[in-house]
Amino acid sequence: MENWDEIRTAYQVARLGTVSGAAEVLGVHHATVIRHIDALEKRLGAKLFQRHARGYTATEAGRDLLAVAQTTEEQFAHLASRIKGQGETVSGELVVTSIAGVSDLLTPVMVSFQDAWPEVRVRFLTDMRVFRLDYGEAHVAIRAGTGPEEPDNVVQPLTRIRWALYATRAYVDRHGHPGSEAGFQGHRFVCTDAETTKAPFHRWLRSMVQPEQVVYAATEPAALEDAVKQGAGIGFMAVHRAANDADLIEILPPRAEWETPLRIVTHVDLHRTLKVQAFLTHLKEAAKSWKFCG
Amino acid sequence: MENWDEIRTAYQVARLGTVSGAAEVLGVHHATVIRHIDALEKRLGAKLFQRHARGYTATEAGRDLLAVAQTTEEQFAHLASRIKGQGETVSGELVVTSIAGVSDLLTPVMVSFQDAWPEVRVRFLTDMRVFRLDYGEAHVAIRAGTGPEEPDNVVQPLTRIRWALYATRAYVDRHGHPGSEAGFQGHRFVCTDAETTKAPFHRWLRSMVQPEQVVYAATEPAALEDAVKQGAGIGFMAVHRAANDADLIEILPPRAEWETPLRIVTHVDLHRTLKVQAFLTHLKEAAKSWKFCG
DNA sequence: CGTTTTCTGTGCATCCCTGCACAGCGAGAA
DNA sequence: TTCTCGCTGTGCAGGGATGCACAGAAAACG
Repeated sequence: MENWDEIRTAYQVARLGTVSGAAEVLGVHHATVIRHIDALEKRLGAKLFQRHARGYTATEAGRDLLAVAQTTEEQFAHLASRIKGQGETVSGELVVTSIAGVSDLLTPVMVSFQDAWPEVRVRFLTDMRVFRLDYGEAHVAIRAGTGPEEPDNVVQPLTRIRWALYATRAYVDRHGHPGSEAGFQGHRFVCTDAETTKAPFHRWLRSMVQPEQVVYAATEPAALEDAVKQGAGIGFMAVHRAANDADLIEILPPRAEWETPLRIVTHVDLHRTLKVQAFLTHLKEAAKSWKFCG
Repeated sequence: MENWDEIRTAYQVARLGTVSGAAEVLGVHHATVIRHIDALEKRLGAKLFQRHARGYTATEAGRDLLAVAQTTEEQFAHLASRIKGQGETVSGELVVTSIAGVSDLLTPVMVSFQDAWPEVRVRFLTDMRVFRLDYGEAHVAIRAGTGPEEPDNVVQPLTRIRWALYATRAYVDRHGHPGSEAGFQGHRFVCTDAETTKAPFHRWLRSMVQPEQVVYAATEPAALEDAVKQGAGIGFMAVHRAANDADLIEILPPRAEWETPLRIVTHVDLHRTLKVQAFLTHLKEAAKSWKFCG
């Protein structure tokens, strides 16, 4: 049963009883309707209509087709209204992906967004692998740095994460406060283990201190943060995260060149939808009130 | 939501995940598939798929379409198998129409046919108006005489109804037996009221007797038969019907020129179907055993 | 890392579907 | 009856959908 258009044509003929009437409803010439019916009957090997000069009357098979196509048209109409309307309502799933490090920033935003639009089910994905927008894995991605993006992605700047050097009060009590980078000698540092890190502050730190001064290294950012908090040494932490911990003492204040930009990335197809737009405005509005960020 | 073929195309793409795969299944070029998707999305104003070099993945709207079209395809497949199979099975309705006068001949045939094919529901229509085959009102019509038929009707001879003159035993006791048409004078006759009757025996009777000898006239054949049975006079009756009544005495034996042919008429479209063919063979077989018929 | 495969996407030529016009026919009205 | 209207049905011409070929890109594989 190929060629669904012919079924649709036959449905209108069965419903209206005349070829001309069906042609008018379908917006085609009545000759087209006749040819569709002929082709469909030939393919089925059975007559759908009794032909007479006054119109077409459906046979038993034609009435069967009428009933089936009737519900089909209703189903398609409902489908079309759902699809057309879905871009204009804020409902369904909203999939957001980001690096785990900004979870504490994003989570309140998404909770309040879900509160503002109860129809929305939020899924927040943080994983080592980068979720791909072009496979439809996420609607919105929050990415760090300035990596290259695919052409179909629309990129918007969100904010800048500010970083500073911290150590625990216990560390300072024991090893003293270096004051500035000039006093780094003899101090112990926490830094990433990856040689090819793209984080500017880690590159800066590696260039400032001797390799043997890095007494604690890890690949996972969260592990580095834990190490600083446990007093392993002096290390970089995001300002907004360090602010929550009264035990941390700022070793060096944040600098502009250490900042890492956060970008909002969406696929161009989904960027236009009202759901994504609503979340983006909500996110940007929330970002204005973020303290300790650029 | 016009153009159901595009929905079918989108359904295959959503199901298989690639344009090329859908094109192969649909038996069209993959460029056609791309154009169908583009046209459908443009008309809906929403994206159904995320495009990437490795294939198409359905969006939320695309998955919705997939579910709807899935059931649609199943429905259409079932419809096609029903329609294709219906011509090859003896089931459903069988509508037979005839004049009321042969009801006693046809009814046993239809009952035994319904017994042989329990799937069949028989509808037997006898009405003053002639049911039209080209409007699909009946599958098989039993017609009398040799009236003109429409070109799309296929006509087959069934049998010949034999007619004879009868009177009741009471009538003969009172008025005597005319012996032959030479002795008709003074006798009382039952004949049709219609001047333009096409029945040959009625025309013969009108030419043989004086108008005042027709003491009982009616338009309905059944009413004429009742009049003869009640002893109103001498009148024509079908031989097979008079044979059931022992009270009737044959006044004149049947003649060849009085016979009325019965024809089986079917519409050409329905004539080919197995259901109609089965009934026709069944009817002709039964007609062989009809007594008192030519 | 280079090669191969596979899939998408587009310009162009072709073909089939469609629209048009007219004939034919049956039905209903005057 | 005759007239008129509406619907079906078909040959012909045009246009839009289709197929083809090729480019480009990304993933898979050795």
